Amino acid sequence: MTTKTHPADAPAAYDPSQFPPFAVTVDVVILTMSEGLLHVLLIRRGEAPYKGMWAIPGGFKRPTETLDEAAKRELSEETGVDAASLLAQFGAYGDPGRDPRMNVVTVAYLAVLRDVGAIVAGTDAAAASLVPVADLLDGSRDLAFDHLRIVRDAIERVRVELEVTGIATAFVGSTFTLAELRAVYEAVWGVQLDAANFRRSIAAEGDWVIPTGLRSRPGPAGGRPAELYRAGRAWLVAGPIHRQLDVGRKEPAKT
Amino acid sequence: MTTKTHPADAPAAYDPSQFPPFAVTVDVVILTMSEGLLHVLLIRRGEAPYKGMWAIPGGFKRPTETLDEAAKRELSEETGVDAASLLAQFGAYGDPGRDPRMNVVTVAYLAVLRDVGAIVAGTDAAAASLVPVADLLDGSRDLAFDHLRIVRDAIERVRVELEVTGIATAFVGSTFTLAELRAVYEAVWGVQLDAANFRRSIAAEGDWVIPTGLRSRPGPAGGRPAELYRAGRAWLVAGPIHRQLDVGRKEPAKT
DNA sequence: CCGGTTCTTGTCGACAGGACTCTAACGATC
DNA sequence: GATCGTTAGAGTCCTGTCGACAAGAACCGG
Repeated sequence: MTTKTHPADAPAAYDPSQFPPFAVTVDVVILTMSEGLLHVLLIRRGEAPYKGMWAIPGGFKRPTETLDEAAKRELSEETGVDAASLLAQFGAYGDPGRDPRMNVVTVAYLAVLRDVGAIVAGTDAAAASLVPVADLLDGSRDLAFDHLRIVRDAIERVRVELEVTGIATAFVGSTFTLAELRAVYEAVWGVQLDAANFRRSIAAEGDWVIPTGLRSRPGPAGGRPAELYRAGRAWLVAGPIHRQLDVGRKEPAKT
Repeated sequence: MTTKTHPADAPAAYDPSQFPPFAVTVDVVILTMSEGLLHVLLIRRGEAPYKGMWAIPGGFKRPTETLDEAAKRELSEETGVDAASLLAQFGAYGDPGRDPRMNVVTVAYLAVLRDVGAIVAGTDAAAASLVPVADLLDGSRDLAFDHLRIVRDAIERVRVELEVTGIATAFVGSTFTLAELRAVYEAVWGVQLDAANFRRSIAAEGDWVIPTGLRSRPGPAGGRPAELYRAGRAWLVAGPIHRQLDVGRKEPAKT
């Protein structure tokens, strides 16, 4: 907030009343699991610019609210969900020309929902739907503004969050089997995990997941019914499961 | 960037030309090692508001530059350094009233310098100096605006970066001994590391640090001269050294 | 009852990493 | 110049973690 001057490329001083005006928006990347795949919630824009293109939900920050409150409000308005399991700021984007209308700086938030309920399109959104993130990461689709870049950054963020926090339970229901929880890691990281070792790592974590004593009903193919767990307290850092970055190479500290 | 409406607490629709105006600034937390302690660069404000209080350097973003460019420009103007070893965005702050003059959203950057050269106070800064971060973390000092909170977040960020990236070499000179590198970890994390095991972990990392074949000159107390290393490529995640979070407790996956 | 499927438990081995010891190389002092 | 204190570097032992793999348990359908 300090007004700095530079003789070469700046006016002598910025007058505080002459600051360059910006619009500030909050955009929310909403991630959820559906049919074993990681999905992102997109809306189809009903107004110019980028009318008809897909984008992530968002809106203007109001002067009387914090950034976190603005993100929470936008999430509530878009999905009807009042409390996301995770709502974390992960980046700000302010490239010149990212919005053709004006100078806009947006603050991006990541939200993880266990179940996106009734998806209702907003007044200026023509449609809303869940899209597998794989369809976005392979470069075959584009989004409005720089939203594709924002979604990419959000996915990378959730991959890291999955490794260092207990966020995985945010993707599953209130009760879940360890196979469902393992599917979250496998879907987000794109890896295969050994079920036995996964169970052992989870059990060693203590009170992250708590057995309920109940059992799930086996699937159509039969099989032994799995125990049902519920989420306990999340840990802050150093989670039990870690993604394999480069397999086959000597990895001295992959943890 | 989608204009959303909510019947309860919003006007029917935002007119794009009627967006709430904000000022957008970029603030830089500049961290460096000095005398074995982690220091942050602060300036004393020469203008209202908060005249005479200490703050972190920063300034208005210009409409023609990106946020990263704005941070780089501010860093250059403040310290004369053109390329920081690390310049990473880590958060946006937009609480109402954080600036008494107007609505201001600031994007905070973390810069790690191996040597802050000639510290020159800007035109509106009465002074500039390096302050040990311990003086800020113990709560005995306050900074202008919400800069104390920003600095706290920056320090936590660099602690994590130190664990998962090769950023430690950004704190030391172009050539360095392993004792100097170990001092970075010990200062930032506030721990003691075994010199022998530290050496073994570093050596196992491969091409992170590269021996030059030269040797350092021993300190005033004598001792065997240490080998001099230079920085190699940095790794992205899973660094060799990991901080001990809660000693004594069973920690199945601390790394 | 029997094979197929899935969940769960058990065992073995590789290896990272902490604690510790010992040797090497220097400055300072007597 | 011999000795001592100091610091750097190399080696050893040991424990805990984690992956691979095997075996048992509990359900399905036929």
